[in-house]
Amino acid sequence: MSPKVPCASTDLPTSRDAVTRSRFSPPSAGGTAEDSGESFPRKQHTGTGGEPPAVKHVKQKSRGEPRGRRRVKANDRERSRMHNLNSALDALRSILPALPEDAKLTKIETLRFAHNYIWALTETLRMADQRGYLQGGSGLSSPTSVSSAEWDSPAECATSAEFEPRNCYPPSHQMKCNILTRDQSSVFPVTFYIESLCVEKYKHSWQ
DNA sequence: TAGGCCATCTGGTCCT
DNA sequence: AGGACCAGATGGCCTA
Repeated sequence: MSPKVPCASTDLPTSRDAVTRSRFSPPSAGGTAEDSGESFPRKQHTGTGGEPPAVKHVKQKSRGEPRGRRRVKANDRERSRMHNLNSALDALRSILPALPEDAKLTKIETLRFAHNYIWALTETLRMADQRGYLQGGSGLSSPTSVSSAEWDSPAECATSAEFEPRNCYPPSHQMKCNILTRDQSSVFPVTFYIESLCVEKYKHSWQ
């Protein structure tokens, strides 16, 4: 396992997160919950049987911190870790092509979209190389106009013969953007396909 | 109201 | 021993 990266101050809870956290906000002072292993009052995991999950293999330690305190600290760390993960996902969302207003990709959509997007850019570079765009040292810059990318309805999309989608992603929708060469002398148009799962929920935004 | 998404808690496992 | 990571469980919120 790789060395752990210290938890940076990237705890940027989402609005939904903030709601949840306020709902589970800890008591203000002197939490006696530490003794019971609960950091703060919360709904019990009653399940269908109305009983909390069974505690399996509880190790009784004669030394060190009480179990309750350790559990509270572990919960805090886990919460922080998940917030860190969410921050990374937000950072990933921020560099993906713009979506319709107020549309936020879910976690799984973000990962799939990013996967598709990276593949599209890689494919673009490959094609550019084949056409000689990369000769002379000018190269391609990062996509500069993806923020104004156009969303095309499926009916208007014509499958590009030069840019076949990967087999595992059905060519249901396309997205177009331009990539500029570093010297800004030429524009390299890109059309790539977005997994239908990512786009489906935003259909109404651009129809 | 059902289903999707999410945050959180929790215990187990692995690693340092 | 303690922290990071993981997966399962649970309940809240939101939308079709």
